[in-house]
Amino acid sequence: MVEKDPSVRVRFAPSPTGMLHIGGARTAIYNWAFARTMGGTFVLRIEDTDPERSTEENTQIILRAMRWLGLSWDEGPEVGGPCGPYFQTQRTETYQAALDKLKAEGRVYPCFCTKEELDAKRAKAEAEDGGYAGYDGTCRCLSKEEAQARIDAGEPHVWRIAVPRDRGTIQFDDAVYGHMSFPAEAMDDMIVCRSDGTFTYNFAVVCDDANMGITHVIRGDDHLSNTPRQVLIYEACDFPVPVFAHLPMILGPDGHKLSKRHGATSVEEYRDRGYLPEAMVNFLALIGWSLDGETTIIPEDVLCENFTLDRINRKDGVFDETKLEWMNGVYIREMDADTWVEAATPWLAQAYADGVRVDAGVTMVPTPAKEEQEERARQTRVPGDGVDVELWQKALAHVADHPALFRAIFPLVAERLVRFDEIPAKLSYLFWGPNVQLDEKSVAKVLTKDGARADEALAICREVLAGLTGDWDEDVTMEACKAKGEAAGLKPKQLFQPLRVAVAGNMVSPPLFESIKLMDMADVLARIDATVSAVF
RNA sequence: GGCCCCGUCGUCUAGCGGUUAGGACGCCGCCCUUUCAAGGCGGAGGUCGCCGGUUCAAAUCCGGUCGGGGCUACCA
Repeated sequence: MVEKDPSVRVRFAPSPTGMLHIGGARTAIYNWAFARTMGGTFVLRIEDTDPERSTEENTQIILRAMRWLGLSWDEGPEVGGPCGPYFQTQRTETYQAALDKLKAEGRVYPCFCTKEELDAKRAKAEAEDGGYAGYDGTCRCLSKEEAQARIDAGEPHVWRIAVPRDRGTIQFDDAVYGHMSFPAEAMDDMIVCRSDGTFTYNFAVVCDDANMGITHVIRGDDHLSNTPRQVLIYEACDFPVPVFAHLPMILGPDGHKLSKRHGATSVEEYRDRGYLPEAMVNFLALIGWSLDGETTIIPEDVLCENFTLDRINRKDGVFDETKLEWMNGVYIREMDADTWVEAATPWLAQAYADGVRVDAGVTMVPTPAKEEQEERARQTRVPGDGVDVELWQKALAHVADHPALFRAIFPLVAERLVRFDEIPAKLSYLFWGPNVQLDEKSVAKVLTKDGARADEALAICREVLAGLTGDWDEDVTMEACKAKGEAAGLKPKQLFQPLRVAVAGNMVSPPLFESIKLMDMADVLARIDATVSAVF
């Protein structure tokens, strides 16, 4: 049992410049899980200071992704809180106030160097042997009077922190990386306020974190080198320095930083491909953190009772989708039928729409290559692109109107599903009505192969099925077929595989008799007849 | 160039001076079985990047080295 500390305040501070990235989601999860296990507060703050890239729409997308993952925040957009506002664009007064204080105390100075001058200096320094060592402090040497005169003259200027000359080595203890030490020479006087009067990221974050009473800053590894600069800002402002905990990065399968070319990188894309939020959270939590090195299935409540900073590791981790798929399957199998129908509704509707659209009679379709199948599943979008609106509405209504049917389907596919986007391909045969779509390879291997005796098998099964009345039992029926088949010298496999192909169109399908039970018997018989006449 | 970080089976990881280096995914085999799965059982994969040192004893401590990554903006 982890000891609680309700005074803990952490925050997740995304920039609304795009979707919620996998790496960002992991950072959010760690902050959230830490707040929950400590009994502290989880703050959500939107860093929308970049007007070029930040949009209201992106903010909504991120909030939606957070909610989908189940990462509820205690303070932030839409829920408010005592430290608001929670958008950086609405906090400029607080930055200005902090800057005014720094000016009054002489801890910042105006710098009139232009971007061009600085770029030139940097380029020159980099070309020489010593290399670039940061801003050279030209304007720091200006007299107060001269600086004021140039400001009064309207000369453009930024404000820079005057790092104390005798500051010495900058040190702090990172909860993940341990004791960190940076030589003072490596720190130049960073800009806190731009020439247009806006504030830089490093300054805004420090002010926000301090003003919001953040006790632990849990964020990506890429900020580690920025941290000493921020420590200097904390010190200049007389703010207490929080505990830092930097997280290792998440890499793509090729060992490089996860990016678009690795495929899906946003939480939404994974949602649309039929991953469960519970699985995403569990999986992401395990990249860079472990409960005990043994446990891999860690439900939300366990995570929120046991997440500690000291078990975060320092090594970058590769995002391995195969393991995510396995884990998603685990969570699917643990669902109950009702929850499943609700969560999978769009894909179930898709399955229905696909099934209904199948051509009348018997159609032969080529067997797709494995990659092609994968690709097709990935392209399945919700609500189905390319499906006409009317059919889509009808499909949704069908799902809504037949809850018992779809609940009954769950046990047939639960242990065969790894993602929901596999549902249409796996289940559309249930909705074919009297029509059949035959997979070429299955026909060749099961129906027309020499010595298969598929026609006999179908006749036997058809006879048994046709004789059924009322509420029949699948096991009894199956045994009845088996007995007749045995009498004719047909093994179970020889008997049932043809039936499977005739009914489901493929030699691979969910359980046969259980499927038939969910369909209209007249349709099933029609499929058998149509297949027989088309193939033999 | 400078500063900082990382390096245990293919992948996620446990390990914190003495373990046959443990677990999970994936892979292979067997069992179950009308298909595919799921499940059960078993197996192959690490000598802990490399070199040297400390020690009776090192994946675990120290030094060096190689490789990978981050930061070094009037971006966040």
